Amino acid sequence: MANIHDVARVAGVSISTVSYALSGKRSIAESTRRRIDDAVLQLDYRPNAGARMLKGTRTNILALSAPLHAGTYAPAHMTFVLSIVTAARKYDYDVLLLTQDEATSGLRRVARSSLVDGIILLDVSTVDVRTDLVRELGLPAAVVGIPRDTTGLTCVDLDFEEAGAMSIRRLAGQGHTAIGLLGQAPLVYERGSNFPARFRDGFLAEAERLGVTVGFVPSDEDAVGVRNAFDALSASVPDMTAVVLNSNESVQVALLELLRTRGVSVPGDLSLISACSSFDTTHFDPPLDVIPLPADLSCTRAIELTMAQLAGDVDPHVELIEPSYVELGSTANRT
Amino acid sequence: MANIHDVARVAGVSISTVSYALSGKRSIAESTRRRIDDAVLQLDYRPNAGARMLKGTRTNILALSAPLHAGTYAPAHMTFVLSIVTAARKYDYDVLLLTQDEATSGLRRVARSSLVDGIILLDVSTVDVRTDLVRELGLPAAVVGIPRDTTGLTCVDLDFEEAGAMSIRRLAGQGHTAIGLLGQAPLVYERGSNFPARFRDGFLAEAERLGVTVGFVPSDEDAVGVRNAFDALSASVPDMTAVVLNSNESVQVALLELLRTRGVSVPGDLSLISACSSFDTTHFDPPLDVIPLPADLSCTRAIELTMAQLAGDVDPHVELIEPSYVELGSTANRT
DNA sequence: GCAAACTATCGAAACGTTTCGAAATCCACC
DNA sequence: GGTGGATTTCGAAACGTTTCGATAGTTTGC
Repeated sequence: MANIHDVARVAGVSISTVSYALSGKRSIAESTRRRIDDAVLQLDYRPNAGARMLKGTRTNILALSAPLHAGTYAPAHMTFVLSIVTAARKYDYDVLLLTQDEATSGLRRVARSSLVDGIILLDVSTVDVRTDLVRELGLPAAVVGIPRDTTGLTCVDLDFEEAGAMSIRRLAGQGHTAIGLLGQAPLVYERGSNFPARFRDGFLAEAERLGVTVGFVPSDEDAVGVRNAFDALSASVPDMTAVVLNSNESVQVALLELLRTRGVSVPGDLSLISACSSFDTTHFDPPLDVIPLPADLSCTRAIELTMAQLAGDVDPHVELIEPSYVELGSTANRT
Repeated sequence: MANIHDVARVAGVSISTVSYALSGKRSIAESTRRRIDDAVLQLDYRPNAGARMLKGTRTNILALSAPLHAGTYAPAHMTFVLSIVTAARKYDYDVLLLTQDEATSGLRRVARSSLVDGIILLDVSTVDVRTDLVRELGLPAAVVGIPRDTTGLTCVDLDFEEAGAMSIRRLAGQGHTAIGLLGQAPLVYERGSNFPARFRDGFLAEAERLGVTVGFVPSDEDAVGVRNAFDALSASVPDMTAVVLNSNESVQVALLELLRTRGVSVPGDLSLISACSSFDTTHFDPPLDVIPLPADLSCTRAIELTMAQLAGDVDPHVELIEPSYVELGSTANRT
């Protein structure tokens, strides 16, 4: 494989000139630069990554810690991973994927061996060993999600509490006074995954503030689980006229199917909001109003913040992304 | 960060002794080794990855090209990615994730800069530019999936044709003579994703051989699509008594739901086989007989073959993994 | 008791960059 | 024509390993 010496020889200059021409850190005569560019092209030269990592202070690699817990919704998870990789590439960074057991131990390994310049943590739970590790390692890092203790951490996430409140405000504004919240699988809440809890808390707090009657029931993914959850919800909220769905795609599909068989019309009999969903609700029948979970925004911001830390001009802090509301006709004024 | 010089100083030996003690490539006195181990522990020393890559011939990093096409079933995809990472770690390899546009261009970039020792290609289609790139780059590589032209390539995959044949044999052996195949989304076949086609071909060929009447219909994922597909299948196969499902989880769930509403009992009225499924069918109602798609087997083997190529003792070839049949009571003898 | 054969350790080169400081070249100006 | 200041280029050190060849020190064989 061609190295910088080859390029220098072909271009008839010294290696330092080649290096400066490629990095642009010193001015190079136009004619020289052209000869170097030609040589690079001709030899299909690409700087050796190892040498670069060794000498330079940057490896241009980020570690992505992405464990896949039981109960994690794979498509959403995948979307986040993809968004991270895509965002990182914008800064010429590659992503080293650490999963499962390696999500923690691998973090220490790659950090201590100076393989990576920074760390991205996905799917953090309320209390997460990885956050301690990040603090200990002292590398630039961004956490997608908000753990309980955020000291010294840079965190980004959708403002789930605000999203919960937003869904209540929307429905209350339409005159609904009995609103249900169909949540994730019970397992998800037990595990300490924090965003469903944050959503629920925002939902309940705003309901209390506005004096709206609400109920909350977690739901399993299969059709039976959804039916049971919905019936439990109906029972706990008398005369329920609206339901907020903070659950994954299959639950929402199953619920729509259930309502259809029962002849419940949306939004005629029941108003529905799909909250914090990473999937497309426009092709549902009917399409559901949605407060999107913008994986790309969170991930782009996480990468930006990591890059800013690398440049040294940002202090640890928490950034919440403002939720938005997309109207698709699945809610109606209470008549 | 501590380097090998620090370890040498603390242990009171030269750096080459430290290196040999750690690599085990030359014998080291027991007492010296102990002192070195102590120093390593005390300093929490880990060899600098860049220096290692530069000097050694190995980077201990693999590139994983995992594009996510429209229509790709995310959970299955995720399972493969996870399996690759897990298998790679067994050989002390880390995985660099290349997705989307970078799945191809990034491959060249990381290979030419000697960032990776080898390449894993996921989700290859019948004709895939990435296979040409792999041939060009000449790095050790393994392809999960079987492209049309396999010359010079090392490929691993489930024997989908045999799986198709196996499903026919099972049902024919139970006396079924009119069997339907409910396939993936039409898009998947059009894109040239090859495993669904291979399954279908094996299915059709064996049916022909055994003189069984069959029909094939692709199916969209939503409830309506599944209903339409099933009805089309029923229409094209008169007196159909068995259906093979080579589709993703939501289609299978939707079909079971459909059959339930229609009062069709499984396997009483209709025998069902879930073919090449990466998900768990035991919690379905009823549980479905399954020919599993063993992501871990394919991926483990892909990694093994890449490692063998690194060691220089294997020639490019295709390996098909024998399918297995798991009986869970969703098929019955035709009465 | 001495050469031969090990064993344990060391020194130094090499891997391919980046970057600092200095040298060389050029131009303008007095 | 010499001085000063830019501009462009070069040489060499450094990054942290691995590994080759060499050197002590220790056995072994006769």
